[in-house]
Amino acid sequence: MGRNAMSDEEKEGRRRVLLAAAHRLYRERGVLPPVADIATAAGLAKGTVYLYFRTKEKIFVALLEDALGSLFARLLPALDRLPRGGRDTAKAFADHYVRLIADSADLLPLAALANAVLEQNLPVEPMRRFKTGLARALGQAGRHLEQRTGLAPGGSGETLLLHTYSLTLGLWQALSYPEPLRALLQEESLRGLARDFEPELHIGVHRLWLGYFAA
Amino acid sequence: MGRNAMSDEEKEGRRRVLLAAAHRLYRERGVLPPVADIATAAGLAKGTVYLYFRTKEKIFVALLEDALGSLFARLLPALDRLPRGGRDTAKAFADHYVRLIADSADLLPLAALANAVLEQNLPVEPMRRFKTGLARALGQAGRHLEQRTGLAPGGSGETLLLHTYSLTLGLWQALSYPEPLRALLQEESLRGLARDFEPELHIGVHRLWLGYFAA
Amino acid sequence: MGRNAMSDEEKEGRRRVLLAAAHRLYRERGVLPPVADIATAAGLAKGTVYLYFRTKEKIFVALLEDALGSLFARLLPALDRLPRGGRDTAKAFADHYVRLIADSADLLPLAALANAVLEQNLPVEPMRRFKTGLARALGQAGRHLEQRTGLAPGGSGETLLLHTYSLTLGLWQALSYPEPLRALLQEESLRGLARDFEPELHIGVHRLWLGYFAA
Amino acid sequence: MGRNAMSDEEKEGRRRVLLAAAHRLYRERGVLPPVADIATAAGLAKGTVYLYFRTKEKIFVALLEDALGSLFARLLPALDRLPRGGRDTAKAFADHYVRLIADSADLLPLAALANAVLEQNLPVEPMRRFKTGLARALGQAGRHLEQRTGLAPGGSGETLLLHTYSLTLGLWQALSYPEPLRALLQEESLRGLARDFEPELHIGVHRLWLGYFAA
DNA sequence: TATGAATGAGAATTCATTCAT
DNA sequence: CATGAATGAATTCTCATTCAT
Repeated sequence: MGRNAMSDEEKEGRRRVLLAAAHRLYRERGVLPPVADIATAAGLAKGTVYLYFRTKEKIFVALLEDALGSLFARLLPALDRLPRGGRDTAKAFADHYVRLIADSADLLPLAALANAVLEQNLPVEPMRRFKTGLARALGQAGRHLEQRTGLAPGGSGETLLLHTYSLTLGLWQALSYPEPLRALLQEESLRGLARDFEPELHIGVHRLWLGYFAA
Repeated sequence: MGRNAMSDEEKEGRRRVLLAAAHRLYRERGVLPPVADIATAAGLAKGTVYLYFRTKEKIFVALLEDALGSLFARLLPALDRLPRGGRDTAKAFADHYVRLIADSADLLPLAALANAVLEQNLPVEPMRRFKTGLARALGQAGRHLEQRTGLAPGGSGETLLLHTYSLTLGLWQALSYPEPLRALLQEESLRGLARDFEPELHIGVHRLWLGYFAA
Repeated sequence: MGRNAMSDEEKEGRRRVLLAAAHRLYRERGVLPPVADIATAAGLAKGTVYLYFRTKEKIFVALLEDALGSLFARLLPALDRLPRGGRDTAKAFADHYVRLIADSADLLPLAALANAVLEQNLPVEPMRRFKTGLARALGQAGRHLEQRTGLAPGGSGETLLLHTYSLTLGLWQALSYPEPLRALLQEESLRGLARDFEPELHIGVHRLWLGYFAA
Repeated sequence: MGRNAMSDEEKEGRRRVLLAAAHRLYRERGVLPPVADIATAAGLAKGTVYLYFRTKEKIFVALLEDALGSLFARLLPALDRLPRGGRDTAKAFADHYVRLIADSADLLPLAALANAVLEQNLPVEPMRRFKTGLARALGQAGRHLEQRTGLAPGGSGETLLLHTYSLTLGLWQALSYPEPLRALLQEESLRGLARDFEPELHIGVHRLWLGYFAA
């Protein structure tokens, strides 16, 4: 670990190390970990974290940005490979999308936390960057979707994707249970809520898309 | 009833006073208020709160329970008045549902907080009660829906309602912005995300139901 | 240590215990001690301090207030016993005043810190109270002085006392040395600054008053 | 002079650049700025600052030294132009001195900070240098004063100047208010303390000198 | 000499919860 | 039942200083 000037790549590397540490701890604990813990987990000192992220919230936004970014990166090619016709499209998308989401394990818990975390101590600037990126990605993906499937009018591709994402997020929240609650799901009286997220997501997204292509 | 023992009604009254205070403070501040503030707002002492709710999380669960309960109470009659045919059903439900949601202003922020709050310090028992109640209400409403509209097979009414709720929750989270972020929504680059919740919800729910009835 | 309601006197007692602890630590270390240390020294927990002083600065202001208050309390009777004639007055006051100051050991270090401490994190409200009290005490003392000695015109008593206090404070700062510097004062080259505060104060105040009564 | 070694002038130049930066930032913010900021403002790296000042306190002492040095540099000629007679001397000096002080804007805030700053982390060696210089300047100025005005006995010139400086410093502290407190000065109850520093200083110094020359 | 990345001690404050009266 | 004083764990962020290059 040199003490002198770092190239941009090295800096970016450190950033990623910190993000990875935060990410791991978050996964393990289900709560945004204290900065001190992130530092330790990354093999660095507390103060060092603040050389890379000026506030704790920025770490969170960066995490979210990463997760959403990689979802979109994989979504675009998927959209471009969709069949044209209505019913097939819905089915094909649902199939692919559920796999995509299953692979982006951390996106949803993170996104679900966003409101709660950011209500408390909002980092406006990074948040703008994040939302801008999201808006652009959504618009772009919407256009891909429209071109490929002929969905009309203009803008409905974006809308459909926003609703798809919303359904995903909401479903995840409704069906995700903290560990100590899982056991309860066996009980007869809770059957109605003991559903697996992925099949459920498949059904919902499928139906939602059917609705859009039927309309 | 003697002077010493408190009747159940009195107890329940106190409970409701506390809940109302918590509710109001939450609405005003957008954050779960400290227990001390709830006590003061209810005209009680801090310690007294703990005679009615053993932890702060229980207050939160009770709040959520109330909000969801009243949503369901109004949902049932609405379902019973739905038209039979497919396309009409979707439209009629969406119309009514959006109004219902608009009237249940606090449900969504509260529900959106649930994951974050409960991950931290979970009160298993009250949570079980809550989830059980929810499961029952959902099942009941699902059956009403199926009977009224002929939606089949059995269980799909419940599923549809769950997905409808999920879409609502997700959409709310995607489109709700903490005050300081609102200003940014004017910017051109954020247009795609500057949508009004209610019309958007109407479109989404309408399409989702169309999908279910078309399937 | 009871856990239930405390009378106002008991509360005031606790406040004084905390103040005394802060006072002692400050004297020992020459620096405003951390809140944690004050708490420990007072036999209380950290959080308890905040039940009595909402911020650390308020502790400081309270300390200062006490010190100045007790100075004025003793100043007033002294002024009332002053001889009428000019030259005598100056001498008599200087004699008495120096003794007074010598007895108010903590006032000066505290007052000397005020600017530095308060520039950083100002508690406006308690500061207003403090300054208001000071202004009143000064005015009252000024009037006593004028009545007793015939000093004119109106207001010059207050002015003289303000200047006296200023000279005291400035002199203390010029002549007070942190421990590790004391040794150096023996050196020949520092003779000019190796003066004892009290005699020096006597000379200065005496001359200042002479100037006022001569004018 | 080769490319490697830095000449003394170059070194001294760097030192002055750093001091000027610290000075400016201090004036702008009213607080001793962090070393990192001083470095940036001087166009240097943080580490570099430590090649010129071993601790932050040394920067502070150097600043103070400068300010006092330039005050004395202008005081000496002023003393040499003083009239001989008693009453006139006091008046003439007060006139001149107040202007001098008004022009040395930074001396007083800096000096007022000295006790607080130096109590914490004292740099003995530079402090000795500073105090020695001050003692010499004071002695020299005192002799000038005595020679010019005939003030006796020997040493009283030095004393008078020390007291004059003390009065100045104390008065400044008593009458200087951090920005957020300024507003309060309008209030009736604070009138007694809402005095302008310069006229007040003039009165005080005038009287003090009268006292010395009358004695 | 100069750099600037890394360090980590340090401090203030909040707040859920307990429990003696 | 009700009170409210006391607790102390928990957490963020700052900044002087060091030192490998």
